[in-house]
Amino acid sequence: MNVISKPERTRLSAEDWELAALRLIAEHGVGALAVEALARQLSVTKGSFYWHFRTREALLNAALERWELYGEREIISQIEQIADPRKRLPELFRRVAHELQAHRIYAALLKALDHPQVVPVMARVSQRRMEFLTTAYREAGLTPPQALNRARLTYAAYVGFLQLNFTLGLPRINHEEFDAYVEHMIATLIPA
Amino acid sequence: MNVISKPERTRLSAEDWELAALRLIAEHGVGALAVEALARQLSVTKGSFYWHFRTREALLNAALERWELYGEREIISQIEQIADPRKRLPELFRRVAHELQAHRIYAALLKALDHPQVVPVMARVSQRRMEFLTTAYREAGLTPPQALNRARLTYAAYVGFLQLNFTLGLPRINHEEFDAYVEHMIATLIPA
DNA sequence: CATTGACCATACGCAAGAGTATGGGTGTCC
DNA sequence: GGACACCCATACTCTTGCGTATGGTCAATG
Repeated sequence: MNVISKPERTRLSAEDWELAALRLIAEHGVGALAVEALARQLSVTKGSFYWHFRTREALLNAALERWELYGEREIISQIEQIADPRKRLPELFRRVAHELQAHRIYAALLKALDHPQVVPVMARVSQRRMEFLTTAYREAGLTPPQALNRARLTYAAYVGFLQLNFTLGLPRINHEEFDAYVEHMIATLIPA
Repeated sequence: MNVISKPERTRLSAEDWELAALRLIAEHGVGALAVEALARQLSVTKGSFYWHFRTREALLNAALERWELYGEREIISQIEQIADPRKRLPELFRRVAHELQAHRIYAALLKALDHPQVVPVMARVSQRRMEFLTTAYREAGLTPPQALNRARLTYAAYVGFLQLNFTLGLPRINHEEFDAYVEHMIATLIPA
């Protein structure tokens, strides 16, 4: 809802537009992604935009591609370095639980699944994450079919939680209550 | 995508518009709810619409209200008649699992959560369903805090599953696989 | 210091969709 | 059998937002 952080009146790049688009999506949803509105936020006009991108659709695709490439590696690589496979899943749950800022955009994209451009991106990301979960559950001792179903259940719970708590404002859960919920998830979803 | 079933050229009521709106939402999402498009489906013109409703927003609210009132009683009342509390939850899971047609519109509304009008409706519905789940888990033997968290987890898993399988077309799960998944859910979410 | 290319402003065109104005038809009820 | 309420068609207006056309500015480069 503000101008760019650095008021140095420098020229813009395509990357600037993509980052601004992602920020706007996170705050107001994909539907609010309008080029004139974005231009106002960046203190320029449409003339600038249509130099960098051929169309509004192209910006959306570029922004989504950037998000898909960017938002993957962080946590997963950290988790893979944990030696004991049985300690990975609880640690994954606890870390993911406190990445609230990173979830804003994921939640925004979830409630934008009626825009055909975001569907394939979300499908790929979700697919990769579920495969990661599946192998983690196998390494934790479940049989292959059990691991697959448990991964489905876990990831569905994750997605649903985002929907119910971010977008829907269900009785806002507080901090201690949230931690207790995470521990409850760990206790019921992760095999001892 | 077709004309109305009965070609009897009878006059329309507000209810006809609301039902048509719900059907259109289930198929193409809330974003596709346009009055001229709806009018074409009903083989009339806007003139008819603006006699029954003051605005497009009014139609959406009316349709949502109708859905909220209509879609509640069916399953819940059936489940409440099961004597043994411990048998209610598995039965609930299995019945809900096979109500695919009824879930289409719920999934459509889930991916329309960026429209401010649907948020309060979905919040109320979700709240009621979670309360129902919570008491069911208490009756099944969980302590109050455990029951609440388990209800959160269960409902989140439900919502997330809809997102991942309806909207996202993740590797389409087939029939037997789906039944196995439901049994897996029952085994891990419902206390023995 | 003139030219070129990157970047942006201004002023349009144009299509979609919401809402309005107005009149025509059709039934019902006294 | 005329009056009135109900239901719908036609023909507009107005707004929003995408995209285009065209020209201006500034920095680097030779």
